[in-house]
Amino acid sequence: MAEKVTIATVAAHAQVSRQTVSNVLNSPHLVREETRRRVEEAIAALGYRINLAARQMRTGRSQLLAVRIEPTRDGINGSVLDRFLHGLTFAAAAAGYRVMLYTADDDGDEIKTFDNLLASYDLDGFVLTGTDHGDVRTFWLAERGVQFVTFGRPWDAPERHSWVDVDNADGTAQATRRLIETGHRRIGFIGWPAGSGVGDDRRDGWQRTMKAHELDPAGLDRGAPDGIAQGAECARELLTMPDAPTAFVCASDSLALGALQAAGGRTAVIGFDDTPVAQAIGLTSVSQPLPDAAARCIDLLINHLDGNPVGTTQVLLKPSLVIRTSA
Amino acid sequence: MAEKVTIATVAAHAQVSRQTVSNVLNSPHLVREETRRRVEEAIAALGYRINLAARQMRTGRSQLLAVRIEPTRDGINGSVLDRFLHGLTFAAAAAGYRVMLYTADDDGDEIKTFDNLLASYDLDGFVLTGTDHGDVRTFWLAERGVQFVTFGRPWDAPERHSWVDVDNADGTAQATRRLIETGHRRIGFIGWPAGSGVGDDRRDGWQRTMKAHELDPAGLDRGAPDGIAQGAECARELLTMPDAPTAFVCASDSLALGALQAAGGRTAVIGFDDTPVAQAIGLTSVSQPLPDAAARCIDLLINHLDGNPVGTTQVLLKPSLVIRTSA
DNA sequence: CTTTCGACTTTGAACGTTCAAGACCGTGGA
DNA sequence: TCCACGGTCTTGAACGTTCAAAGTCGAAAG
Repeated sequence: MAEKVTIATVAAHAQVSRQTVSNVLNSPHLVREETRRRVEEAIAALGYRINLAARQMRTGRSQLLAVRIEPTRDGINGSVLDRFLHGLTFAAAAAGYRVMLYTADDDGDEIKTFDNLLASYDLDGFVLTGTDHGDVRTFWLAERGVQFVTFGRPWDAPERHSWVDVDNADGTAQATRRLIETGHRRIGFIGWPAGSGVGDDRRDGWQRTMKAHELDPAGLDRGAPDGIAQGAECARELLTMPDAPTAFVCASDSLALGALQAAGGRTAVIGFDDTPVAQAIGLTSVSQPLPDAAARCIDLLINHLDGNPVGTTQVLLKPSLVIRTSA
Repeated sequence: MAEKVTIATVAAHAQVSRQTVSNVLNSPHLVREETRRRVEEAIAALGYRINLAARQMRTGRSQLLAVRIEPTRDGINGSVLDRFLHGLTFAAAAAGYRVMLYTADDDGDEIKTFDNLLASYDLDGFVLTGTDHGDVRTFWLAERGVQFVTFGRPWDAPERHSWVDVDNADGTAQATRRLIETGHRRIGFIGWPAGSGVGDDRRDGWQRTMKAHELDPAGLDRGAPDGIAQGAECARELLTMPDAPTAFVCASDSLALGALQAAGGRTAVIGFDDTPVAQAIGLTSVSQPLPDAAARCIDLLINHLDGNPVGTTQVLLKPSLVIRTSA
């Protein structure tokens, strides 16, 4: 193993001082053209790579971002995070940052982890997922001046911080339109109980589209916790109505799968999230642009880190409908 | 924001020198009981947390491990990595390490990334997944004295490095036994083309178990690339044989799902990996103990890092059969 | 000719930690 | 009495980088 190549090695080789090498790396405009080339040749010849620990000690910046990895809560939806993570890592690397993972049991625990990570690793920023009403984590971070971006908007105050989100309502609207176009008139919605931002948004998209086509949504929706059994139960309930729906828009692939089983193929069903399960069983589903969302998160975060301190930015992405055999 | 608390702040507060504080943290046995307590109180009172960048600069160790996150190649199997990652992060945190992600297009690209990560972040070690015959990555790392552990064994030379793996043959053996116990005698195997370590191992388990029960496996297996359509095709082929199988053991949930569709419910099917899809459709499947595997990977790696330089260690874990409605 | 200026470059110090070496002190053996 | 020794603690230097300040040089201005 060759001995370590530091900035001093490069400086000696290029016959300049340490600081000049540093300037070539960080403020090239301060260095004369010819000197710069000489230094760059030395860097290449020696295979010099900057030591980030040393830089971090001086500057306090680590080039490290952190994301929480959650224990796949519901198997069926877990792969969403997976794809998002890959996108984040990829986009971060392109911008010279790396992604570090952490786990946490709940929001309180997560805040303790923030504290540790910031103190010990000097993390530059966080990407939060799964934000909820009045998320304590965002307040904690904002109070301390730590940069962060959320994937998912803060439902109470949209401009409180920067975020990237997918337009859930547009997703269910697309699904509903698709069903209307293929001839359905009685279209049911199976979602989560009212109160969750995402869930309400998905219901809204269905409701508004129905009304826009002068179809009455009244009585055609049900809410239950996420799950296949719950989806089946809701579908059965709706199917026994006098004027039963001929199609369902669902807030998740789990619910959709349940509905599909309960309806026994007689009913059109559209799910949400385009999970592997949907791909496997031919379920038409709303697909979130995860790689794109991840890239935008990194964009916003790095923009903040690079000292663009004024204001926050919001990005709302359109999902797309992946049409398969179920609708 | 309070001013920074360093080792010097603590030292002043506890009326000792910097080095004594450092010793309390790293070599407590060198410090007198009473002094130690005083320092510990100061640490708690001031909320001191060590600055890892500074430590890293002196010691060259970063407390950072890296894992590659792959673009979910086949949606249906992607969640395996997801669960493994969560286990790794959790186990690493418990040992005072953090997990960093990176992406790579292929093995060559991955080696370039190794080089960068090592030079810039001083990474302590790697966890590699998806090893293949004659994996160039492991040679590159070993040559440079970089510590690593693989999840998946090196099929050519088992003791070349430390690894953790799941006993694939045992998994298909369990599946085959289950089918024999429930009365099946003609049991087919649908796997991948010969040549991949994992695939051959899974076929072996089926074959040996058949022979052990004096059942003839000849002609009852098919190989195809992973996929639902391929699974269906293989199943159809086998089902049109004169003395057709009444049950299938499959090398993946994708193949199993295809087989299930082709057989139309008349045939028992067991998959492999216990993916969300299996959970969703009631497919009996072989489940890998991922959190456990992750924890063992971290164990081995940290053991190496802590300077246990002699020899390598191999860990082979037993999978378990998750019984659902398909068999 | 001297001064001023700007472009470029160098020097010393600092970031927070640990290593290596040495200082201090009380005990016990010669 | 003297010295060696082990236990405990302190001091100076070093890791590789960047900041802040100062130095050098040639050209333009007075």
